[in-house]
Amino acid sequence: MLQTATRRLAATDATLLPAHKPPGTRGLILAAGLKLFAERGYAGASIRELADAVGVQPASLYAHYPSKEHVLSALCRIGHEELLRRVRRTLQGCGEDPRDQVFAYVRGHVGMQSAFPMLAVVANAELHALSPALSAASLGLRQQSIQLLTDIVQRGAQQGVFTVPDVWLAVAAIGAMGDRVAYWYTPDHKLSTRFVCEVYAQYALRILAASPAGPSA
Amino acid sequence: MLQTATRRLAATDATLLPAHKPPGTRGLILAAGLKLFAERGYAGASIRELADAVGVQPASLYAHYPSKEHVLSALCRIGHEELLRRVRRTLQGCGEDPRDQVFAYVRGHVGMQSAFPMLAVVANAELHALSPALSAASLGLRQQSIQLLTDIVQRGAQQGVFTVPDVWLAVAAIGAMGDRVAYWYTPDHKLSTRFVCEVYAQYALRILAASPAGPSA
DNA sequence: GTCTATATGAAGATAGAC
DNA sequence: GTCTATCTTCATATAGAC
Repeated sequence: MLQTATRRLAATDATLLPAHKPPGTRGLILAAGLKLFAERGYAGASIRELADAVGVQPASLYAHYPSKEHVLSALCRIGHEELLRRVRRTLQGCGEDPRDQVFAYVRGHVGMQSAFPMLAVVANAELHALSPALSAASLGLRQQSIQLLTDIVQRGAQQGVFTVPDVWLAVAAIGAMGDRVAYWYTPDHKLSTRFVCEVYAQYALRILAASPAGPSA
Repeated sequence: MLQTATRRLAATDATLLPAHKPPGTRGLILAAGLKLFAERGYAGASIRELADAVGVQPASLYAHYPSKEHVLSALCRIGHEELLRRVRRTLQGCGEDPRDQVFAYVRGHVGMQSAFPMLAVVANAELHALSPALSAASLGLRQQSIQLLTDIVQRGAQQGVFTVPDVWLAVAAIGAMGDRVAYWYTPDHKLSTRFVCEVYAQYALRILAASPAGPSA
């Protein structure tokens, strides 16, 4: 009853950048919570398990976070910040051609999902467990990331370089494709991060029926 | 702390066919469990809430299912059976052209996700909560569904009608795109089921860089 | 098959010493 | 900031009458 048949996701390491983690025990709590929430879900992981993983008593957690929900909230926020940061970075200096921009966006998106699979799973799949006050920041960041892509696709469609029956539907498809990567990618996967990013960026352009690149590409 | 900010999925009705449901209270338990597990996750829903939703006392549930886990197991199985049934049906009589077969498969897949969003979400996203014995049947069915698509794409690639850098990666992308539909589709969505199915089937062919159809299409 | 009542354990969170 | 100890509520599941 405790053992799970299939792992929820393939990754086993709760990867977090030093920049993501507050120093000391707070950082340890985030890392341990990330692994637990990714593997068993927010509701399926207990404060006691979290404390065990950190190596402290359950009560000690409350010196750092006022509730279990606040730990999840912090993780979701870090995940959505990392995603937005990445797509903004890959978009920087890639020019005005919507094809280049979609390519860059998907590289950033898939790069995030494969570099931080647990963070991506938790930020996306556990957000619904938060109360409105604690999910608001993450929802805002997510909306910004989606809007970035939507604007690019919209502009490309208007310019005639993309041909899609519905912009929103195409954005949903490209997003879904990238988000899923977090569930199966591991650092030792036979396909490299770079390869997956490039291939999915190409698939995105195919979905959009992107016309062959002009002089700018 | 109890209210969720964003719904986990847009659908609000726990759609199940009469053919899916055992008669009497067992059927009511499945329908109520489907809604609860879809909206709050397996671990986030309690036996008491389930009993409340059915309109019986918690103890009465155990006359029908030996445990909460068995309710989830039944739901996952129904979902994966429905998916396999649908893709098999749409594949029937669509000929040997891999392009037609991919188109049919995705119509069946997306058709399932939009017709039974809660069932699709539970069957896919909650399967990890089951012990091996109770998830085995669903895992087998899922594997069959995936293999069907994999074989089609593989054959199309060998015949030269599809051009993909990696078959598995393309299948993952097409599957992810379709699976996601269950999270946003509702019966009163401005896009019709039929439209979404057709568009995503087309996107799948685009991902595969399908060559223009020959005489058979 | 449903009920009332309850066993038994685990949940999130707090009090207060050190 | 961490501990021990505990409060209170809720969890899954069972016993046994009707």
